[in-house]
Amino acid sequence: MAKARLQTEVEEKQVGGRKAQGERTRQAILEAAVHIASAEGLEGLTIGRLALELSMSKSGLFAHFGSKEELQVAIVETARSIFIREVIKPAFEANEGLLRLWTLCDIWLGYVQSGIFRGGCFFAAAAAEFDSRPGIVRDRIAEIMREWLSTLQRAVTEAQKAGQLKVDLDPTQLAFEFNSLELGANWEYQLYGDDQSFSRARAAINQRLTSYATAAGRRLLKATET
Amino acid sequence: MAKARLQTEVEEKQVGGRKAQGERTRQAILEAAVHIASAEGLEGLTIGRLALELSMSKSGLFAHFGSKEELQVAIVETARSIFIREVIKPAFEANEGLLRLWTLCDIWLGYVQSGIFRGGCFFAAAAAEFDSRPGIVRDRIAEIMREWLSTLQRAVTEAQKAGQLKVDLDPTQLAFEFNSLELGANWEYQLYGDDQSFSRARAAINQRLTSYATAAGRRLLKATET
DNA sequence: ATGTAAAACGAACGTTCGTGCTATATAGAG
DNA sequence: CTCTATATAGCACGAACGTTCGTTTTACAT
Repeated sequence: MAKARLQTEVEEKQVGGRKAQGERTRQAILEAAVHIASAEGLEGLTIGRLALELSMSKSGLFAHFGSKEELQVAIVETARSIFIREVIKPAFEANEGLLRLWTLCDIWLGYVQSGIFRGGCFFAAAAAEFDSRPGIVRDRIAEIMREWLSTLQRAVTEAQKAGQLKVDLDPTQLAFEFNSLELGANWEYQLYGDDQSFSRARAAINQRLTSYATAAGRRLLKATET
Repeated sequence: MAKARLQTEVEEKQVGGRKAQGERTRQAILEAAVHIASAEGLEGLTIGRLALELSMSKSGLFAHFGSKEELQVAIVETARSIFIREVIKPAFEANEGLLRLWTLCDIWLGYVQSGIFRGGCFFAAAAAEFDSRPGIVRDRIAEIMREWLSTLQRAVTEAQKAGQLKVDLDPTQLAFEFNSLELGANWEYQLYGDDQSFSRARAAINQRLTSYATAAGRRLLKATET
């Protein structure tokens, strides 16, 4: 809704113009909220609790969002930004194809293990919480997870095009399997705190990549082992 | 608190004696609760809402459990019974070893698809909800999921002993992978409602079993294809 | 320095939550 | 049929929930 104005005010906004303070606070709220929510759930996160954590009033905080649902959507959006920054961007520095596919999985597992979100993968938790709760929050979560699956799938296709993965191989199927192994590792780690979960997932993914790789692909995988 | 008395009254209790009505009601409450909880979560399920569903008073219902936490534990226990009845027992009619391993996975996927629990696998949902919420509920959920992993793992070991699966194969690893694929299918189905999720999981498990099977094991798998 | 719009506050709203207490209804033993 | 243990209901509680409102504080453009 502020889009038209954005174009005229964009210069002053960028450097901390008149509307800057509100935006800064909003960002601080979301930063705190996303971590609490990843552990306690988007519904379990309470506005009062969040306000307490930030030493501000419930009403002052609430004013930044019209409703709790809007707050939840904003949290999801923030989590997406973090996910892109921490996983997607770094992985896209790897070369297109097999290498990027592996890097995507590898970094994903690292990002869960590192505890960037207190409750493991934010979206795994959010999806489980909202999968039977229709509404814009659920829709947005489903959309974002689709993006992730598509990214995996595209990496498979590109690896095939580059002659690194066999062509008689359904990209959707492989994306499903890798995503499952990642979610499984996340799930096991959250429940038992066992770091081996990640190495198990890595082993499974690696084994699968190797078995589906062409000769050229295998050479590539071997070259990047450290 | 009624433990001492139980020992003297146990005979009459068994056949539906004086304390029967309470037990019957309790069971009816849990039966309803487990389905609501699988969709809305153990915390999202409210005592008032549950009482309304069963056309009884909040307090009357509440009297059957000392606290909400006890109710939650009882719900988890009920879900476990259902899981045993619907998955474990049927699968244990298959012969020990490779066949049972496959049957366990196959029936598990079928049980999620059939919608026995409204929100998919009860324990997947409960584990995600409680994994960062210490307490007896979380502990019990973790324990039950351990049972399931152990069951899968034992089936692998038995298949190895029977010479149906290669011996250079970590049972824990395979159990992890199968569990992940099942959770992945459940997750995808809940989020997108796509039945293909299950066939994808089945394909992945089948492929893996075939590739790890000995000659004898492969013969066995082929014989049971329909 | 002043005016003004944005941002934060404090108090209160109506609900709903889990949880007690006390009384009534009911069912099975004698 | 009566008695008594059990099961259910009614009512109220304090706390916490999301949300609204009118006021006060803050920060920036002029």
